Amino acid sequence: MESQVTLKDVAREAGVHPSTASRALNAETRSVVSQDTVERVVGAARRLGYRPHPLARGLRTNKTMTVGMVIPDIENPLFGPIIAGVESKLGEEGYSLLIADAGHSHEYTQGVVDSLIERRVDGLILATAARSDPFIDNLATRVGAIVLVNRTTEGIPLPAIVTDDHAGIGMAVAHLVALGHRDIGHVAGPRSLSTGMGRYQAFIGWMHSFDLQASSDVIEEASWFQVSPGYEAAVKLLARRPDLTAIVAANDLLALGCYRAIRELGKEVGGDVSVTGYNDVPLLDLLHPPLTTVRVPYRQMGTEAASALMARMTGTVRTGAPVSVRLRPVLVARGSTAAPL
Amino acid sequence: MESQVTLKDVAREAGVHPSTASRALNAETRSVVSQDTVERVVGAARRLGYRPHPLARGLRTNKTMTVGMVIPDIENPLFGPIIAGVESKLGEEGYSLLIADAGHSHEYTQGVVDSLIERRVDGLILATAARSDPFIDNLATRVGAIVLVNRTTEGIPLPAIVTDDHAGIGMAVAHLVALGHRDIGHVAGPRSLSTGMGRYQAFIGWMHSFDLQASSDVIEEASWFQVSPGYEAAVKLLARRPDLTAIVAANDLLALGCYRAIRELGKEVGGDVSVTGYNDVPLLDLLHPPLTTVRVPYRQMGTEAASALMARMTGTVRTGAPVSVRLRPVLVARGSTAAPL
DNA sequence: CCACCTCCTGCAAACGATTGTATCATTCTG
DNA sequence: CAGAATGATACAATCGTTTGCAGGAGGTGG
Repeated sequence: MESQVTLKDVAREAGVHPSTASRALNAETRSVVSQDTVERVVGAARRLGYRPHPLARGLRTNKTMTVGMVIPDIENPLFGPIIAGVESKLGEEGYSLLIADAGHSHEYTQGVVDSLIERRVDGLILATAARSDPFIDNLATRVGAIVLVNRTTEGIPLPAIVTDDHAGIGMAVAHLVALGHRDIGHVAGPRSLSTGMGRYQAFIGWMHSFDLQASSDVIEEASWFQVSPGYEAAVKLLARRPDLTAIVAANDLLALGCYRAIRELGKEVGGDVSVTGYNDVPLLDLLHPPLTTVRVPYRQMGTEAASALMARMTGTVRTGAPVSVRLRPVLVARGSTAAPL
Repeated sequence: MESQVTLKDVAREAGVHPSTASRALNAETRSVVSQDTVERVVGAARRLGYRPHPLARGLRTNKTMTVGMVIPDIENPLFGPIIAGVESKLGEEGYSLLIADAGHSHEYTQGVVDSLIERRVDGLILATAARSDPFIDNLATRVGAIVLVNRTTEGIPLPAIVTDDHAGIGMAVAHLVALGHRDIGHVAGPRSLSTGMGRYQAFIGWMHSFDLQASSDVIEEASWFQVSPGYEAAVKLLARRPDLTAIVAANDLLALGCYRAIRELGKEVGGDVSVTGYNDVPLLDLLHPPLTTVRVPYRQMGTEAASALMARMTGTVRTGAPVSVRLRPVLVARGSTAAPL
């Protein structure tokens, strides 16, 4: 709404040519302008309240200083901290964040990403990767910088910021074993996602390393990382193996589903059947019993993703294979796990 | 990364001048171009995969087709649905959403909004309004279209999409009264926010209309809409009035604080003391007992806000006082409320 | 048959910045 | 002191659109 003050105005006020004003204002080209001209221009700019027009600049430099982020489901509490992390890091460097909610559906993701690309984002952060994701594969040729977050893909190698599922599940299993559990089940996430698959494999690996049985009948896969699928999987699992004294859920929401299933059997969570989650989303420490879970540093995940993306956008790391980061989680032991009766 | 195809390319392919191509491609100016030229241009555009450059267009038209949204705290589960609603509505109309997390602090809000304005957003959706908010007041002169969401302000009149706090609190109080409660307390939100104040006043009003006492000793104000402040307020309230059989909390998170305070006194939520919340944020139906609360149509709040904003951006409603919308909530009765013993 | 109107299209100037190149005044060098 | 080197600034093109204006072709009416 305010009167638009342009570079030309600043130049006139300082008594120089617009191009000189431009150079005086830009840090990299400032050295080519004489000391006192710089001062005059900077003074004029401040006095007039000059703000460069991002569209004009972007048009010329072919950079929008904008990055797009695609979220599978913005209502999932998981993504709040990630977004906050990304945003704070990008903000420091003058980038803005365009958020797009893919709303579960795959076709919709396509459209949403297209519109981000049309907007000429300088980079893309995807939280929607599937293990086999042809869509992402051919995306890599359409946009300069891409970073995956939370989930990764097995196609084209891309930098990915994820948690160390092997370590995280290890903590959960070791915790249960230390409490004395031996009959431990797993409610897995969809194996089409790296998180579902990774935790599934980690569970089997760790069970074996503790000399415990991890045959397929102690494992049930939920169709989706949500409460209801978790409930359904837990019902099946406990029907097949009523002797289980503990369940490792691949995710907090699945763990909530387990709560419900356990209660429906007239059993007590923590007492009869211990449950562990994964993620440590907010508020679940207020459950009864409070959920034992594996805490992932999600905010940091966001900042790391932003850093990795900027490294690629600025071309710092154009060379070599993409670096991925595996963040180390920690176990948060609460009331949903206890020694078996 | 792809070879950039410009309007000039399309024009050459179609054998016309770029300006003609532009007119043929834009819906409003299309009528001035002959039928078969339009077809030729559109065909060429499709064949080449032409996508207009948003920066070039925006520079010329002085529109970015971008709106900014400022959130007080992106980790609050409340805002997920609102954002989703805003985004889906804006997306339909070709707008993109720039999200900024104000991270509680007021100075930070200033900076965040400035950067949105520098980005030349066409409009602004603010979820951060305080009742008395000089910052917003002078913002109104700096940006064309502003809409408030969730909270409103008492300064400059601006369109605001909020819930009907009076109706919502009325439902909660009436529900408790119907169950037989007479000694009802209120854990209020900060009265510096319209939501805190509105629900506080609504509580008093409804209590009186039921001929119940609502003196200041049955009301305690929490410093912030979060669990811990809610806990602290509830502790004070119950120490002062141990005879209360029900608490109306101004918000779900405050209600969770009440849960904790009630339990610390060795009492049972729902049995000894009933509790109601406000908002119906996800997952709280899984608590024990599940929270009785007032459900607000948050997604709709987002779409309404987007519609109102577009009306102002496109100048449809430049005339007259800003229209505000009060969305009607519904009561969701669950286990945290019961007849008094 | 000429003038005029209508329809379409092309021309060129913006929008506000960045940047390669030219120009000019110095100062330095031999 | 001539000529080259240096340093500071100005000029002008460019990024990809949109849009006011001019002009040409063809048709119509007087």
